[in-house]
Amino acid sequence: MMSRFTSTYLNKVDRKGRVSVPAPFRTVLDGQGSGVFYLKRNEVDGTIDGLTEAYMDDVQDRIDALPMNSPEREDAEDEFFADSTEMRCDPDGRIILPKALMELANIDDQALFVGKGKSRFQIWHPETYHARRAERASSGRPNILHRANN
Amino acid sequence: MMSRFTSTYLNKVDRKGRVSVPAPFRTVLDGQGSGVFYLKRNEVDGTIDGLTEAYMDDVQDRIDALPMNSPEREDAEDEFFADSTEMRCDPDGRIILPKALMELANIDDQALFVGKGKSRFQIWHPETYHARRAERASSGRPNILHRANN
DNA sequence: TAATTCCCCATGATATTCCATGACATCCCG
DNA sequence: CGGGATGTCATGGAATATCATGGGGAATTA
Repeated sequence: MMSRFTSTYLNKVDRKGRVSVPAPFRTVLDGQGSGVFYLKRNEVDGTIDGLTEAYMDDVQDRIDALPMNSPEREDAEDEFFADSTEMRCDPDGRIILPKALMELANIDDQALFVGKGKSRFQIWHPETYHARRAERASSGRPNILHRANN
Repeated sequence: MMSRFTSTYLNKVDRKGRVSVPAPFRTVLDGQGSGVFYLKRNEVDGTIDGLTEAYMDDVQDRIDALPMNSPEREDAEDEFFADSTEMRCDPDGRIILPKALMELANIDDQALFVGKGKSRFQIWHPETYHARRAERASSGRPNILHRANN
């Protein structure tokens, strides 16, 4: 069925703080797991990362391989667990965005859901996202994925 | 079996935005996967790229190899995931073209499907396509694939 | 109690499915 | 070789389902 987070969807955040998770995203989440997913602080871009359960399982495995009490492990745990929230949609497909994440991403009454492939999506303040893309577009960075075959 | 997207097909876009995907293209899509495919913004040519699931799987693998949160990765994800839409034909072999893509390609009531080989096709505004080809034909560029044997 | 979260229902808009038609190609049998 | 039957395909419309959104109210928590 639906296998990737693609496209973008602009949804309203209502007075109670509820947002609909785009139906195609819900399909992906339901398809690869129990429908549980994680919202994580993205400090680099000032936005919210949505991660699938499968992705977090993989992160967990890699953290488990690090020595207990090592600074590397503490850092990873704080980033992926302390700074994340486990989420699941309500019966109408909505979630309530945690306040701390809304502040980080500067979200008020609109939320832009952005597909990021197999295991990730993001939730942006719409204008922040478009500004960020415009910046990157003008940077003149070559597209490293273009290649000869296919 | 049919293994490549070839030839061109001019189909109608009805009032609801529906277009028939040419039957031979559907055969290719069904043959190499679940029938899912992707429509992607082609900013370079002002048209729509259709990509097979296999092609996107390959793109995904190469993106997964890039460091998370790097500008290169963000660029690639935005281009291939945020600016693409996962599609599948309805029971009659039709899709509805996303509005943003119709605007990009300047498509209104006609869509020209253009075969591009094993893993790609395009959807053009018919006149834009023919104009583009005429331009290139008059540029006098030699065809680098022509050779003596075979 | 006050505030918050969760669940249920309602609604308009949009998308999806289902069915009908006509054009065209293919097939089959006389 | 011809011509009718059959099937596929693109297209159109109507019926049906889904989705995002809003509000009421019960349950939960502080």
